[in-house]
Amino acid sequence: MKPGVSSDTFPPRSHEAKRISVVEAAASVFCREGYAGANIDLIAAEAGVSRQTVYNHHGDKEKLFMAVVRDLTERCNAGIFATIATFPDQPADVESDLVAFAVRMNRNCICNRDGRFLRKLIQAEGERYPELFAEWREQGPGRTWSALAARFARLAYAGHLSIDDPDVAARQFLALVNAELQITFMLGGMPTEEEVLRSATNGVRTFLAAFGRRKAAPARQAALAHA
Amino acid sequence: MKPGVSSDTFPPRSHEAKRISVVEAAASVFCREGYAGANIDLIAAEAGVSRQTVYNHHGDKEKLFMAVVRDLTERCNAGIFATIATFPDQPADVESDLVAFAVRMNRNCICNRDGRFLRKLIQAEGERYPELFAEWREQGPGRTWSALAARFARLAYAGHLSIDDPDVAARQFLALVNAELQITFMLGGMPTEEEVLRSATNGVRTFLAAFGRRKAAPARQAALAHA
DNA sequence: ACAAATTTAGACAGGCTTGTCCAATTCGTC
DNA sequence: GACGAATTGGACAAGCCTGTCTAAATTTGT
Repeated sequence: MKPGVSSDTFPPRSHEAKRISVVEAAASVFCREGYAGANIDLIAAEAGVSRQTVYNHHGDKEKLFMAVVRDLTERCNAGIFATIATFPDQPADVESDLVAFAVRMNRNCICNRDGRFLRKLIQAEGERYPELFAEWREQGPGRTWSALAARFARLAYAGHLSIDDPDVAARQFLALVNAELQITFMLGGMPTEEEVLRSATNGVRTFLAAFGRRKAAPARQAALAHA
Repeated sequence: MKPGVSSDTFPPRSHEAKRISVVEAAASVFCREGYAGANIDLIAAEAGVSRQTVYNHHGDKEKLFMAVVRDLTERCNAGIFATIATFPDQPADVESDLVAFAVRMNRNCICNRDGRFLRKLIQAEGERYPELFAEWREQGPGRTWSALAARFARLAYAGHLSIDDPDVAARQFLALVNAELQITFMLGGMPTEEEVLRSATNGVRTFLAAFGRRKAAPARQAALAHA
């Protein structure tokens, strides 16, 4: 704002780049070591900046932690909404389209770096910062579950599913397609592509056995309905 | 061993009592504060003993942590197996019996003190102690899931369910009956009795919609089969 | 009641961490 | 090329924590 009104935004350039670098390194270290075990020197080293720069940008450890959680929440939410936008509203084949959707959701939102980090921070430090995580809860699961439920309701209304309570169905869908990944998630690991696919396939099959419309010849019906 | 061979076991009496008291206080503090943030003085105070006593019993912080995890793992496993033993092998009414079983499982094993503590420690510190948590994984989920799958297989063999892969069904059963408690678990909270019941009811209904035998008049058939 | 073991409170050194300060240096912009 | 802002490295005090040690007090078993 002060230095000059020339190129792009007010801070020169690498100022913001370093800020991001610090937040990312901090996310990694906070997750690995926990809040108390996280060491500012280590964060600075991992970000490739000096310790003083960390303090210049974020004030103190607690403010840095808050910035990390806000950043992760924002990016994860964006990813989840972007993925929900790819929900199959007019499925050619309900099963394979839902499996593909579940795999996308896992890959882009739950198993990726941001998703794993945010989950771990919430689990580990959620009780210590009630307002911060209440905010996450409202803007995250609160809104994304509603959005997903709306998509399932539409699918049911179009006759592809038979659902009583779309909110319950949405939560159960997520629970089912992740059923076989629980342990891996618990230990902070990253499931293989094959594990994700298998869990999604098994989950969607059960989901459709419970909520799918009965159909005499599935493949033919689907083909006719769409072609 | 040395002092006398008289009353019960070698350490007098409150020796062992204090040991247990320390482990329990340690579990609580490790969960609240994380491994790095846990303070031996605080653990000692919460256990009602002096700091030196903690060191006398457990050597150092890391050994104490291991003792805590071993203790929790053991008690949780015992609870889970005891609860699996109450699985309804000859259900009067499949739905209500499975709901009751799911509620028991949640109340006695997953939502209770030990269950919440163990889960949080695994999530937070699992990556730091690979062998310790590999041991938990083998003796915990590895064996309990098999045991539960065997019970579902028996239920299917007896004609109450229609299941392809009992292992998958067991995992999905657990995922479904906990589907609505995920957020609460994530934040380390304790769901109310009513929340547990509702999640279990919704989960079992979906589970039976997917795996239940079709039945024309459910109530009558169940009554006939049993009475 | 006595003797042995355990527990306690407190002090203590050593190490690590946070957060601040400052002079020297680098970087981006004009 | 020169100016100003940002960055760096290092030193620094203050605080906290672990783990050890000691002498006194308490408990336990006989």
